[in-house]
Amino acid sequence: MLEDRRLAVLRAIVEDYVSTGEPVGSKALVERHSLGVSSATIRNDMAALEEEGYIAQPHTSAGRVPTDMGYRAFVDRLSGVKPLSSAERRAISDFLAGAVDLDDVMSRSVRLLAQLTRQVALVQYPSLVQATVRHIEIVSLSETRLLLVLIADTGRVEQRVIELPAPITEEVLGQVRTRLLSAVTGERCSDLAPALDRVAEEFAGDIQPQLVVIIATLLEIAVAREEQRIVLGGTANLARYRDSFAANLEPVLEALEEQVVLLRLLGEVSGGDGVTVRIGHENPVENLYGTSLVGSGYGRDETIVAGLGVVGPTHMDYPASMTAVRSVAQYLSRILSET
Amino acid sequence: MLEDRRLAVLRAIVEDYVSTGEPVGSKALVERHSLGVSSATIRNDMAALEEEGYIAQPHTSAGRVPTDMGYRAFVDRLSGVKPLSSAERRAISDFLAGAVDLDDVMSRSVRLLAQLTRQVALVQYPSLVQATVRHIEIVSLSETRLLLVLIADTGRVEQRVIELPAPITEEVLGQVRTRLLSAVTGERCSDLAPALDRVAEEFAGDIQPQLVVIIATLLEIAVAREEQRIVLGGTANLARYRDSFAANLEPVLEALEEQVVLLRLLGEVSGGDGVTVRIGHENPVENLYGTSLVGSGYGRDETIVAGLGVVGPTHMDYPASMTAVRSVAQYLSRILSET
DNA sequence: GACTAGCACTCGACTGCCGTGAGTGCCAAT
DNA sequence: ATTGGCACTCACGGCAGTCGAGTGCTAGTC
Repeated sequence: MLEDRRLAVLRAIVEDYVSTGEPVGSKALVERHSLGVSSATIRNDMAALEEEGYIAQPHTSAGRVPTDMGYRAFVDRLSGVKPLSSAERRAISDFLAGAVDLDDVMSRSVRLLAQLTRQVALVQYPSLVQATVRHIEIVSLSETRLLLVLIADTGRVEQRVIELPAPITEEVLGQVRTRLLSAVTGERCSDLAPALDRVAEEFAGDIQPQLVVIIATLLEIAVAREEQRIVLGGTANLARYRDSFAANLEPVLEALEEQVVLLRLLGEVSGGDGVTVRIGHENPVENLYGTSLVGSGYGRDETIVAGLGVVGPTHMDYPASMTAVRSVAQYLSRILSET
Repeated sequence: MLEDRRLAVLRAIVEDYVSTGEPVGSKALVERHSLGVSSATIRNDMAALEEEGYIAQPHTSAGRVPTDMGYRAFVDRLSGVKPLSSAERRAISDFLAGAVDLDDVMSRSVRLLAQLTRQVALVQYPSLVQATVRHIEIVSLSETRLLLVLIADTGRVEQRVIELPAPITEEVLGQVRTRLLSAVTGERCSDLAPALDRVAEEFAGDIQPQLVVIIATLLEIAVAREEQRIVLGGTANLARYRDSFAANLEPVLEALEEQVVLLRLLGEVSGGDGVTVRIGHENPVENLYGTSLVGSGYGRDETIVAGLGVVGPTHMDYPASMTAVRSVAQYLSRILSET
């Protein structure tokens, strides 16, 4: 009973603070929400909530503001799932439908997510781990320069130019190409090493050095480079806020420019299947202590291959962001699985 | 004589304003620069400069601030070229030296430029117009899906998945592939149309529809998609400014997210060979009226193939940005030509 | 025991007022 | 043409006073 109301109060505080951006007081609270009790009672509840660490006052005689812990409780126990409007549903499928290739799907998704949530959106390229090799291509650019191209069944294309330690003739290259192709096609990207090693053994000592480079590079672009790319969009949404959040965007923008940081952010998120929320100090990076991440994995045929999400101020609209993220993740999974 | 001093005054005003960020008055001016005359004289000059539109006062009894026109005069007639420090030179070549492929060169360049100028950096991918086709690859993904890959001699790789109107057998596809390859290899990307048309005519009516799609797509990725990608970096530098500029970054960030806008920005810049400066309202986009662009074309073997540059507030350090942009453009050209 | 009404208290935000000083424009003198 | 000097403007910072939203506490009510 009592507990129930306190949680309701917390919820009301979060909602009001998110929408107005200003500390919320007991009186305003009873006016805007029909809580059925007087402001004095609310004050008692608020004092208790503050005691427990869910809310805080910026200064005496000001309203209360949720703490990271308050938001955490809000998302964990309180936020009902906001259903998508049909307009939004249509927007999503329309938006993603016209994509012509993987790059297009990614950039469309990011735009869509940024637009739906009005936050910064992140979308990670599907990992090659679960993917299989559809084709590899070796093109000689000059006597000692090769272009290696690896095409996965996700539609993803990885390429790399390499410098050989010694020249290789077109003829030998042709043999190598054929042999590699048959060894590798259909294999999982993550399991290329044994197959490639076998090919290496087959060929004689003469071209061994060149072959080593080729194989090492193939492994690298198949495994090491996996899931390295993350597309970013909607940065301008950070500047929408007129409060103290927008006052120093520098650390946030800095963090968002570092692919490494983004990978760490999404890496931990793409494991589970539900929507993950990381609030304020729960983030792994100091620059992002003032922001929250709402993320989700997405996949292809029931396997999670990468992550996506949005980043915004801790006082963001969690329910809305969560539904948007989940929906886009679902649509994206569907599209990938159809390919 | 008189003219000379006025210009010197203008230069001093721009320099001081850029470094302090605050309106500069006559007295501070004579103190910081050895102009050899009294502040009263400077005041007269300043009145004249204001009359002519080079400077303005934010309000009565405040110092002067350069107008867009003032900056324009500054860059056109006043700014001496700042030589690079040897440390900077080394940073540039070190930074660009380790690149493994085109993507890497691009992303390194953007980081470098952002770091050198402490502004937002833009680097456009080399255009395919002047490039020639090194190789094309057609991979069948399913009965009616093909992956087309086009590899240019710049090392750039373009790809696209297409849906065929009707199935095509591996055998026929093999013929088509061979024929297309020989028709196209070595040709200029911009001149593919006639060669491709000839191939289209050779093949009989049966597979005509499929071929049309293939050829159309090839043309598209060779020509229409040319120079469409622009990499962006150093956005966090926009938030460094603590003045009114940082107060509303939203329009700027918005503009920088639109590839179309960036293309328009760099498009006009990459024509000439020197460094181009576009100040405030000279920009083609309203959102960027508060910013300036310092850009330059860069090329490969004397031909301009794309542009790069930096975007920052109008009160930026033009000489420094200009030298940095020019140097990076030169180094980049050299690297491209070596490939 | 839970809720409420009321009261005293706190303290940031806003206002009006002044003194200060940086900066200007103009004029007479060199 | 340049300069010294002077009167004027006006943003800015500090200070006092008021206002009001918000709080905590206590005594009273159901």
